[in-house]
Amino acid sequence: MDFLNELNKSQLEAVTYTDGPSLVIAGAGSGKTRVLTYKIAYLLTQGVSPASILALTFTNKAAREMRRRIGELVGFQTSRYLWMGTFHAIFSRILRNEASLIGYTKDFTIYDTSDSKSLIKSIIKEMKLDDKIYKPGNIHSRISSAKNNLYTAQDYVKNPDFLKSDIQSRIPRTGEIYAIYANRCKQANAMDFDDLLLQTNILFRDHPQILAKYQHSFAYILVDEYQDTNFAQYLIVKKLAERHERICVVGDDAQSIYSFRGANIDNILKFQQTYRNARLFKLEQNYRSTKNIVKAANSLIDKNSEQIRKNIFSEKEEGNLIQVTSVLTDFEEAFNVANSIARLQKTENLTYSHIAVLYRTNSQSRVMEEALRKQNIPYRIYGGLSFYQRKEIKDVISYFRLVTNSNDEEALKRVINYPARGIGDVTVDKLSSTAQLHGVSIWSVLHDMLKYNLNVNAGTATRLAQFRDMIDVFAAQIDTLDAYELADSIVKTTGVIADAMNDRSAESLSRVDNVQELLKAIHEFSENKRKEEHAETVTLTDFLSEVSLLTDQDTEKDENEDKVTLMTIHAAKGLEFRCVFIVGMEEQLFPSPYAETPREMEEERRLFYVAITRAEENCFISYSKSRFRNGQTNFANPSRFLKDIDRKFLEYNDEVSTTTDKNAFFNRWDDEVEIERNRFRQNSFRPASSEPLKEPAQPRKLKKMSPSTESETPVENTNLPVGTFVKHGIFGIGKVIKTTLADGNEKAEIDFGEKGVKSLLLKFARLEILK
DNA sequence: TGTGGATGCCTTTTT
DNA sequence: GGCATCCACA
Repeated sequence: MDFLNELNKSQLEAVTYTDGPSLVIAGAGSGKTRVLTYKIAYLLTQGVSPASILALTFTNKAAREMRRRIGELVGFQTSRYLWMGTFHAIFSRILRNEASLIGYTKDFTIYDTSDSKSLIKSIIKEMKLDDKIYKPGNIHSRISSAKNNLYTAQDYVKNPDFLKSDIQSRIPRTGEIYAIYANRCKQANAMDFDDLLLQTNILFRDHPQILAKYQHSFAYILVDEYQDTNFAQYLIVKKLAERHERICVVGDDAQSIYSFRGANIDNILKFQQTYRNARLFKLEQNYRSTKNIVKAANSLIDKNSEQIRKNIFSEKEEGNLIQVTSVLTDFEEAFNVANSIARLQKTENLTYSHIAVLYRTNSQSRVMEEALRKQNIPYRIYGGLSFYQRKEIKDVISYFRLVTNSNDEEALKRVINYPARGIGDVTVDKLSSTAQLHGVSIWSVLHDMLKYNLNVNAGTATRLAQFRDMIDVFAAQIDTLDAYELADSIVKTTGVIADAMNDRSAESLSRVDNVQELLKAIHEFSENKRKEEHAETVTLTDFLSEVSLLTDQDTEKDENEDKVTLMTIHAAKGLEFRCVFIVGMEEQLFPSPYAETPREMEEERRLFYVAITRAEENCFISYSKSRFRNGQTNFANPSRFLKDIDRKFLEYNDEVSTTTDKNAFFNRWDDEVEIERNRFRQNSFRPASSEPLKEPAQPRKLKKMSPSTESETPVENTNLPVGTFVKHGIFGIGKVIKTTLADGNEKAEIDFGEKGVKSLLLKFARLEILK
């Protein structure tokens, strides 16, 4: 047990306390993973059987990494028997084992979010509701959050609160949709992501002997990132831990940033109320960052009221102050960052992979990419379309799904006419409504078209039968043929990518590549499983049961290349970089305008906390006066969160353009923007170093009016009659007193009160009309 | 049954 | 501005 020497006092205490429930509050960079892995290793060396340890994480990556590290400590022959994985992976495994008890078969499909939405959309259509009002995405998130809080469809329709809220939102029939959705999932032998947790709860609730079995078998339960658990997860863990009460949860309330996915920070805040005899361990030494960064982050998070107080400290050097830079435009911000990266990389003994650029929203990546490309700085961008979301991959996998589970309605709808085989929407609708009428799956209808009186012409019937028979041939081989061979045969026979194969365009080539990649992955999966588990045949069903729970982070390949990392702050949680740039530190962006309640605002602040604490040595923050977003230029003030950091940890840079490639930069700008730049300068609209954050009396957001292009008849006349009140970026609120036409340009005289009467060209002035 | 032009919409997303 | 989606048309 030499490895215990590597722990500090509080880590050691947390690791060796195994008699009852414990809560480990692990500050950023405090060695959380180390505590978890060592604790499990410690249990194993104490003679606890690996199969009686359940360790739950939120990502496959975290689980894999932890298993690997435990394996290094105690041997891989031991670590492989641990029940270690994501909530979803572990409980889908248990649900497959017990499927028959809850009306499923063990090869049930897992619907991903787009399957769920598409099914909901069909239901809305079938109910003859307007999908502009009943937006599938919105309905899905309501259902999802109901499930996360363990309300079944029956609970939902019975609950007057839901109905009241749905009526208020003008979608009173949401409950009905939920009920139908649940039925259809069941009929399709499919579970969505939320079902994996909901159905587990139902299983445990309705089958006490099953619960008892798992309670008995899991002598120790450990949960990582406990601050991100939702109610469904909380209850599963609580139920499972009831017998032994040997549960250890690890997390950091200050890093709870997933409430929008149902995570409930109360789970961690109130852990000690749930488990009265729980021990609390606080890991407060930060091994990652310099003193300055840690203190700055502390001073920020201190402004939150809901938290477990802790004293995070660093023993590393004082380090550099956090650099805060203000710029005029988002382009300039991006070029500044690119320049700084180039400089750091040359002078500071940093490689690109030590550097990350973090932002609040994915859309901010574009301008950043552009700047990095111009400077020839290699980067890797996270987020965006995942491998498994790509059309060609979804198509191929849908065939696999249909072969494995022919009741999978979403898969069937996706491939029944892809590639085109003369089965159109009309036919699919007939199939679907016939199936609904008889309460069976579409597949059942296909198998007995006569019995169900499917009203199609002979040609269509033949084509349907051909499709059905093709799938049946594959299905007959599902248990005997190797996953890769069957997959390969499906891809070839169905011709899913035949059109791409015949096409030489870059897009088609990449589609073919992606499918090859998928086949390769199946091959590897099958080989590995054969080797590791001495399985005789690895079937496509085996592969599918894992693949639906995989994400892009599990398929990252170029991790070792020297590139700058670009990602959202959410995606950066758990990572660390010597140097971190946080861009777009502006009101209306960060905090997100969607954060309305104090609780949501605190979550945004935690998100900023997460961003800062990613940095080991250097942290650069920037904000821009203007930003091009959603097709228009918006003006913004510095983020309120900057004021939450103690001034003494920051250094403000009053940056004017440091852009080297001025031409490239200005080419992006038309006269209009030039004028705005000058206005800013004239108005000294820059934070002086002494008073960096004095907010200018300026409206937060200004919507540009549609620019009047030459050919168009100006509409401003109708929009801007005399007497209209408008808002201007610099002058504030004013009243239109006169409109004229000069050289074909609309001009308005506007009285801005104290600021005087201004004559503005509407083409240039960004005015917001106040109603 | 496939395409194109108009329309609408935009946060974060470990599973 | 960019993307997905939808309806109108050939």
